Amino acid sequence: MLSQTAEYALRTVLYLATTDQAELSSVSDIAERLGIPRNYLSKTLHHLAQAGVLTSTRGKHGGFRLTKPASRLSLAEVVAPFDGPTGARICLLGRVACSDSDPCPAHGRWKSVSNEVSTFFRDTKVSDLLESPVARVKRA
Amino acid sequence: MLSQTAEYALRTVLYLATTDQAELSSVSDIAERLGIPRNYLSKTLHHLAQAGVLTSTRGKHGGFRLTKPASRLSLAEVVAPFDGPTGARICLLGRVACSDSDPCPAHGRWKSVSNEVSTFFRDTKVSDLLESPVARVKRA
DNA sequence: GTATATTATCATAGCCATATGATATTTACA
DNA sequence: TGTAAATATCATATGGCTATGATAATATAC
Repeated sequence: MLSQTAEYALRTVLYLATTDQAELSSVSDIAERLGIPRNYLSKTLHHLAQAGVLTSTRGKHGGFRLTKPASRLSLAEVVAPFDGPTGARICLLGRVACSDSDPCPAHGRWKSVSNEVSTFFRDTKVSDLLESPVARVKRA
Repeated sequence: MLSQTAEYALRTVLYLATTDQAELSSVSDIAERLGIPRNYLSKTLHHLAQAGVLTSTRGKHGGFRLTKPASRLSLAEVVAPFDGPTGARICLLGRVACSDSDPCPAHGRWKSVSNEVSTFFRDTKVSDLLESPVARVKRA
């Protein structure tokens, strides 16, 4: 569903949401804790910072933190810099112009499903996902 | 949402569903009509034939046709050979083991959304999408 | 049987997401 | 002032999806 990069971003944001918002976490810490390639994550977090989701501090004792509280940060904001608008707005048959007034054959039925996906990302806040622990991912 | 290849497959199947099921359509005809690269579509349709969705006939006057009527062919059957199981079964955070008994932080909320996606592909039949014409795609 | 039309297959190439490694830049602190 | 720690950036590599072109295999029709 999400690209690998967007998944890294989301997992990092979820982790940062479990720390104090003012506390800085280094890329090395996050990468080791979450099992993500360090240098690749570095670029991903830089990208998230440019998008305004994270705030970066350079130099010794630098690192990343959430720009705003997790309760006001939606999943869509975290994912959009990498995967673009998730769910809706995407024609199932790839037509550039597909709308209610000029629908593709799948438009009517697909619309309601894709709307639910985009609504999920838009309305779900990072804090909504904090009930369970953010475990280190087991991979195949 | 779908890979380019799966989208080609779906559009081809939708087109074949508008013809007589016994009639054979050649790759050249389909490719030109739908604006899809010919040789690439050839491999895609071969793959669909191996999956049992299409039946191929070689030699002069050969071509492809639907193996079963569009009313009994689900979108999932068309798309799965290329994109795998669509929607559900995919953990939003990429965990290989993510289930009700061992859930990731997003599992509870994501489950209902992804279930709707997979239900759409599983329950929607190709014939359900035949009300509108399958227009040639306009691309950017 | 020979030519023709068609699917099947092989070989190759471009692009992008993912990833790795090295270097530059900035900042804190002794 | 200099060293260390950290982000920022650059260069490169790999793999898969997409695509193109050429050749082989198959079947029809004359």
